[in-house]
Amino acid sequence: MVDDTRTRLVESALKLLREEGLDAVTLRAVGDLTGLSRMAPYRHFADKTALLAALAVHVITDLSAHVAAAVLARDDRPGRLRAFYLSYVEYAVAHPEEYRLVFATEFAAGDHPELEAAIDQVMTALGMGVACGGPASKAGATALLSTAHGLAELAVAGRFAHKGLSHEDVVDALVATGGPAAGQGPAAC
Amino acid sequence: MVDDTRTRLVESALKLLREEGLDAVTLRAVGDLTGLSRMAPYRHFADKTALLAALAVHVITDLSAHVAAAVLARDDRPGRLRAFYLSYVEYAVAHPEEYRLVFATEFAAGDHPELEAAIDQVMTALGMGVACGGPASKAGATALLSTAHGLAELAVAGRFAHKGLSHEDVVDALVATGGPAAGQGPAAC
DNA sequence: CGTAGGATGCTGACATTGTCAACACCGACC
DNA sequence: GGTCGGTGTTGACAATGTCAGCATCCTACG
Repeated sequence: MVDDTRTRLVESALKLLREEGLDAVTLRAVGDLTGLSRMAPYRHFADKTALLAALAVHVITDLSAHVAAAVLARDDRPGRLRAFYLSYVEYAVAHPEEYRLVFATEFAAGDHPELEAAIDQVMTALGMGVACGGPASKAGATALLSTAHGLAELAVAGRFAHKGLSHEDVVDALVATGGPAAGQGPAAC
Repeated sequence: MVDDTRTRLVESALKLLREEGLDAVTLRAVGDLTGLSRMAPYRHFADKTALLAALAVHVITDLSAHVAAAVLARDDRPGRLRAFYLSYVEYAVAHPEEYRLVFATEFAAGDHPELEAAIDQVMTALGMGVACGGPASKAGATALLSTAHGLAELAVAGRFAHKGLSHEDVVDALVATGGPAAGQGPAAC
């Protein structure tokens, strides 16, 4: 209620992103779908990328919840590792446009602290969850998310299917050889 | 000499990409820099993304040579693995705009077979090189490049530095736990 | 009560960019 | 010599992000 219009704008943008892709998220389209004009978003966001950043926060929170649920459903460490990679990639493939937005080039710099914070939180939370609460190092958790991100991007780009591989094939190849953070923490948890 | 103008167009685009970033690679700018008009590229490429795809092939070939040189300089498997990740990430960080272009969203679909082929070749060649000529599976090589790509993207986006980590920190965390394809092939090569 | 001011929203205008059409040149070949 | 395909050019257009300027309305303060 504090900022109703802002929420409605983000929801319109999310709907456009899901149903028509990132290219369809124009300020005019967002305004139309919200029943406002093209310049309305400027009263709530500095510019278009600020709106997209808010959208990205929404998406990564959803992604995080999806992955966390899959990971916590397992209580053995190898199972968690595999569940982590698989659920992460599956989310990205199921919502390709949304996933791409989160790591879009617009957000590379130090702007958009909210998105930075959201990504950081996901990295550490998921990293620790996969390590079964063990002492996952910051570098280890980062390596874990880097790997998942690489898998997700190539999967979304269709480079696995293009070579006759499924996501599971690649994830299994990764997990079979240990993978990041595999050797850390207690054996059971 | 067969297609001089085409080569000059790609070189102009590459120069713009390197010196002013991807956003500066407009058809008008490419035409100007080549001493031609804005529509000249259309006589040699179907559209703008076709020009960018040719550019991407150029970049990934260069990246591949850089990484291959670093990997082949080592003759122990762990050293090769580390050299692979580090040289890959370093190239991406040194040439961020070029690296991003290669995996840009425009090329996700099955279009641009030349780029697809170039990427496939890099994936298999580097995967086998790291595995010391051993029987690296297709899935294993793909997992290897996925991981490197994830590291490179997050490094380019500044997400390592943002957490006070260097590329080496994350790569070491990855290599220490084995990493993809670490357990394959003979011990020495 | 009345008015000043900020928040919110709108239309007009503009520069940039990719692209389609239509036209010009030029060398090769019958 | 005339035709034609390859190459290159200018004109025009639609889409888009964004800047200015104006309208509206709610709130707070005199």
